[in-house]
Amino acid sequence: MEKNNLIQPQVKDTPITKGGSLSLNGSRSKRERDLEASSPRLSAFQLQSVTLFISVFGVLSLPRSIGEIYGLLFSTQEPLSLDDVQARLQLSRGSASEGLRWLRSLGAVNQVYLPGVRKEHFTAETSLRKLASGYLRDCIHPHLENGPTRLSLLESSIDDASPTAHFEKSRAGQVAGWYKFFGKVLPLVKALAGKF
Amino acid sequence: MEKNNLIQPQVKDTPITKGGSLSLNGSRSKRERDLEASSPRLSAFQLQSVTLFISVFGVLSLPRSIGEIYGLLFSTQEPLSLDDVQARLQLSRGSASEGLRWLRSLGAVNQVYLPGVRKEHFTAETSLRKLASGYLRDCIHPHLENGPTRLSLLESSIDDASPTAHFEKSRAGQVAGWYKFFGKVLPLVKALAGKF
DNA sequence: CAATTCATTCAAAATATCTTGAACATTCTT
DNA sequence: AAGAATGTTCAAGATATTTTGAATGAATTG
Repeated sequence: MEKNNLIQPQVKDTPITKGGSLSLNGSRSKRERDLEASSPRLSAFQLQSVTLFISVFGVLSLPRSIGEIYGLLFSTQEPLSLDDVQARLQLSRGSASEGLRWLRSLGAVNQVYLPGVRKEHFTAETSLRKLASGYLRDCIHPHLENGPTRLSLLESSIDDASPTAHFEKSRAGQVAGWYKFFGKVLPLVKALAGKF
Repeated sequence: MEKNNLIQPQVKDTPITKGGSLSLNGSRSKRERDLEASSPRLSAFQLQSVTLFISVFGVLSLPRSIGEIYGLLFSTQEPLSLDDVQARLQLSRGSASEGLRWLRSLGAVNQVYLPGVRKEHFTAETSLRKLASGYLRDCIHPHLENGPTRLSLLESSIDDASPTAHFEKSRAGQVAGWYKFFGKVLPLVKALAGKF
């Protein structure tokens, strides 16, 4: 989450060149496998792209490595293999593999088959519609699906005899409305994303 | 973030009674100051509410304590003091104070002045419009404001002489479009939230 | 089918984040 | 102004998440 050590939860996004902390307290610590160090491996454009996506994915509290991988693929025209990704970002094999797998299953990277090449190669998916719907499908909908269950647990915990029953029912109704809201808005957002 | 140990990032939300892990890997570990233990302090309704909001706030990767506090206030009719919150949820003073402060500055809890009472008391804000706009204001907009800067850094890292310049410019254009999208959609979401 | 190449897994190590509680600050009360 | 009540801060400790890399498995080649 985003931090602030002031009264307002005003976010300090990174000073604009490093991945920002998402923590509630403003402690400025962070992994330090330096992006700069990969300068020779990465073009200026790739470096900026990686930096940008570390930050973007960071807003969703996704791991830095995932932002790095997407940023690299986004800024690279030719498809890259797992080894390419690992070497250019100086990631461990495991991180590269898991990050790539996560992005793939979300639909954020595409697998490209190159004739006569054994290794799998990947490119970034850039359709906002696909990115958004993958994220919603994998990360948001599963929670919404639990909604009805949770709601009924909430409702059935109300004791009609209690003096607070009326209040509690109104709160349960509020929660029901919120779920409805999300049920309507998310598809709308998805549809709008299709126009970009 | 949400995890999956399968090919699909299919989320395991909590088995419907505990706060869910947000981690990329499915390890089922978690803090264990048990909600059950606060049963005598919390009504069934409050318990369900706290559970619900731990999960909801968890989607946004917010700390458990924040979900607990909001859930308690949401399910309690009368205003509660810092001490009330701390005692009923068995939180440390620090957590209760910081969590409450965060919620307050977001606009998710309201301060209530009770005549003749010294301690500050709080109730939950339940207007979706206010909740959404507070979250957007404090957690999302700060990132979007960095957009133009990041975008221009990205653009100025393109070497016009390079053979990849054309590709890179098109990618930069894409990013610009995404920022526009969010600039349009977020206000729309906020407006729609007003109807709930 | 042995050797090679490539990808995945997962337990341990490294990091990051959250919580705690005691010290400090502030505001009230008398 | 001293004392009491309330609220905040922050460094250290507790937890949780991410990364690493060596072991494993699966596919391909010669």
